[in-house]
Amino acid sequence: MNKEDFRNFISSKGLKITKKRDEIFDEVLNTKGHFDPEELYMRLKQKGSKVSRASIYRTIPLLVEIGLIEEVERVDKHAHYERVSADSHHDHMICMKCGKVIEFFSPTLEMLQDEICQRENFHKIRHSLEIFGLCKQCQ
Amino acid sequence: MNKEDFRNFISSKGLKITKKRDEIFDEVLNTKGHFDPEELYMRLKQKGSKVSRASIYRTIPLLVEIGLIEEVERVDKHAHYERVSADSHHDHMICMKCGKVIEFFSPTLEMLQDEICQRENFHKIRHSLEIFGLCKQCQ
DNA sequence: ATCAAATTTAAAATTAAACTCAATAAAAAT
DNA sequence: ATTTTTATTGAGTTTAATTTTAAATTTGAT
Repeated sequence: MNKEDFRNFISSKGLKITKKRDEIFDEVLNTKGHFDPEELYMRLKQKGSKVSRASIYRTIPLLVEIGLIEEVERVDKHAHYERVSADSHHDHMICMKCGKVIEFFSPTLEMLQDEICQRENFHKIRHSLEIFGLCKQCQ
Repeated sequence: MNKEDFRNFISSKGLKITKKRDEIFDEVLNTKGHFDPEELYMRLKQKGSKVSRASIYRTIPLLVEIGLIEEVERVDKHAHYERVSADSHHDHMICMKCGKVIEFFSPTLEMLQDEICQRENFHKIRHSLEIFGLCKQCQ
C-alpha cells in the first residue's frame, strides 16, 4: 500500500486527487498504533496542514474502503482506527478500569473461526474480537 | 432473573423501586432479540407508558449491571442491546450485504479465550466477537 | 485556458447520550 | 397516617462526535 495505490483507487472511483486527501493519507501511513479522527486532525494541524475536521471525516471511510485502516474498539463513545497490516492482524483485550489495550494474536483462534464459518456457510471477510476485563495492574 | 431479583438489586443499591423502572424492566424481559434505546422507548410509548427517553437511558445501565442485557454490535452508530441468558451466550456473524445477524456459540472458542487471557494475566469479564462477511444467500 | 463537477472550509445541523432542575413519588421517620 | 427526607421523573438543555450545507476553490477533461 503506497500513495500510488491510493491515487489509483481514488481515480478509479471517479473521485479527484487532492492535496488534502494526500495529506491525510500520508499522515495515516505514518501513524503507528490506534488513533481517532480528532487525534489525526490535531497531528495534521501541528504539522501546519490546514485540513478541516470535515475532510478528515470524509476521507476516513475511503481509507477504510481501500483497506489501509479499520475501525477497532469503541472504548469511549467515538470510533478508533488502526492501520491494517496484512501480516499482523490481532485482537484486543481492553481493561475496563484503566482503558489499557493489549493486543494479541492466536492462530488457533483464527483457524477455529474459519471452521465455524465454514460450518455456517458464511464467507468471512474480517472479524473483531474484544475481550473486556481487568489488566494485571488493575485486578 | 425475575422482577424480584430486579427489585432486590435496586434496593440493595439504595435506589428506589419505581413504576417507570418496573415498566422498563418488564418490557425488556418481554423483548426477544436485539433492541436499541429508541426502539424500547417507542414500544413502551405504544403500550401507553409515559416513560421518557431519559428514564430509558438511565435504566439501561442498571439492566446491564444486573446482567439482564448486554451491549452487542454497533451496526449503526448507536448502541444495541440484547437479553443475556446465562445458558446461551453467543457471538455474531454479521452479513455486510443484507445485515442479517447469525448467532453462534463455540465452547472451544470460549475456552481458547480463557487460556489466552490466563497467559496475559488478564481477568476476562466479557467479550464480543463479531465476524463480518457474506451470508450463504448473499455470496 | 476553460468549465463543469467534485472538493474544500467554516459553520450549522444532526445524532446519541448525558445532564439540569423543578415537580413528583417513594421510603423512612415520626 | 402524616411528615420528612431523598431519589426519580420528564422536559428541555447540553455535550461531543459526526454529518451536512452553502459558498468558494480546486481538479481533470476538453
